[in-house]
Amino acid sequence: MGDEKGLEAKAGELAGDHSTKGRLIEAARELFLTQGFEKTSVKDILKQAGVNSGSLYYFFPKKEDLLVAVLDEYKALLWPVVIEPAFQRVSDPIERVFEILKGYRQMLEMTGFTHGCPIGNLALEMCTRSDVVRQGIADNFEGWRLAIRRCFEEVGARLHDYVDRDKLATFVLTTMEGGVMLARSYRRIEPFDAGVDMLRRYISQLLTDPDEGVA
Amino acid sequence: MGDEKGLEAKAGELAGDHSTKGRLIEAARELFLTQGFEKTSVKDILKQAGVNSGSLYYFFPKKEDLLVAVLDEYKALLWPVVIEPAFQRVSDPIERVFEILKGYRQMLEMTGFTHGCPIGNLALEMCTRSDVVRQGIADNFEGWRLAIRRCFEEVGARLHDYVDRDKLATFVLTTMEGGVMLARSYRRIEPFDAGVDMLRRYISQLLTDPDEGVA
DNA sequence: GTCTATAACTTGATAGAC
DNA sequence: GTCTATCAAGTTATAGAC
Repeated sequence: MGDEKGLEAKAGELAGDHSTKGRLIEAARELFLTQGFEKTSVKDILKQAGVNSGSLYYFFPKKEDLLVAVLDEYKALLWPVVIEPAFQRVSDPIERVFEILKGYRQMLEMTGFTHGCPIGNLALEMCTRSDVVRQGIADNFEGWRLAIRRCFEEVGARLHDYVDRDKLATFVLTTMEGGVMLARSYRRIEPFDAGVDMLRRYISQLLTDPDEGVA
Repeated sequence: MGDEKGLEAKAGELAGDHSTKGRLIEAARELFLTQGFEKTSVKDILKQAGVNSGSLYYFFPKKEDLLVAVLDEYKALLWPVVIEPAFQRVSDPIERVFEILKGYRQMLEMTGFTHGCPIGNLALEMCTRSDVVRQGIADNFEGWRLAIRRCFEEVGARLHDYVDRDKLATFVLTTMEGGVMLARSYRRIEPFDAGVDMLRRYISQLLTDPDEGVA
């Protein structure tokens, strides 16, 4: 094991350059995650970061610029915090996919359904705002999706030839995001588990060896 | 056909009791849908409804009470606006599920990806607020999910016995919500279509007749 | 039930000294 | 780069006449 610190703690650690700018991004990241962009005031961020107004606006002329920086940080954190630890715990490519999903399940349970996917949270709130923000969100999804796609590409002939690896990766992402949304809304893990369970059954039907991967 | 007015127009029409209270709910509904709850100011709602501050606070002491009313309205509109029209166009229970999904696809395309699922929009922004709001969101999801489940129950022996109809309905909802989120973020319909396509393949594999439903 | 006026406060952002 | 002080506008919500 050795990686059971939780995504949040790890993210805070890895992101933690203790510069003013770094502290601002980290504070904004946490607050946007728990409260959303609109609900979080600049004053909240200032207080949490222990920084004064003048410094914030020196680095980030607009509140939205801070959001762009947060999205960039998430993108940079994706592999070290989400992907690599999961890949280190599990080596089978298909199980790696489910190990990543397990990470989000743990986040839901550990936070009592207050934290889901940080990007999903921002996606619906902010994707109709400026196009840089929308692009930052899409970039994050794309990074996640490509990591999953790589897993499906690595399995080679274990998946039937006709299986579109790219579309399957997209499907995993939609299942995860939809599952997180429902779990948070119901405050129950069952909707998330139902999605993952169906996904597992579906994928096991796409395998060339009919005996493999049946639960 | 005969129902090609678009969800928004129809909703406005059906919801349209022209009372002050009704106009407030309708204005709030539209603005929460396009801008979210926090971004929408009470002043915005007042202006759109053509109502004065005193009247709003006579009916809805808090802004959040208006959101609860909006969620109740969505719940009341679900069958007449979303479910019934789809059921009227298509009679096969399984195709009815995909007809409902098609409705959301149309909404995405017609609005240039600005409108997705109204409930999903509010879910991630508001589900950590008051518990009445969260419950209103969960109730809406539950209504949708049960309509889908009913379809899967009606097919009887066409689906294998071992298929858990309830979980499958949840899976359809997660696929829809995840697909809407990605489509809006990428501003492309492909992620939504990928999800629906995978769902269709999966369900066709759960059918007892192997020749049925293959694309 | 509806009107106007406004209270009480918070918002994002700036100015200018250091 | 960082500080304090502050602006102008916007926020939710209320008071009291009609």
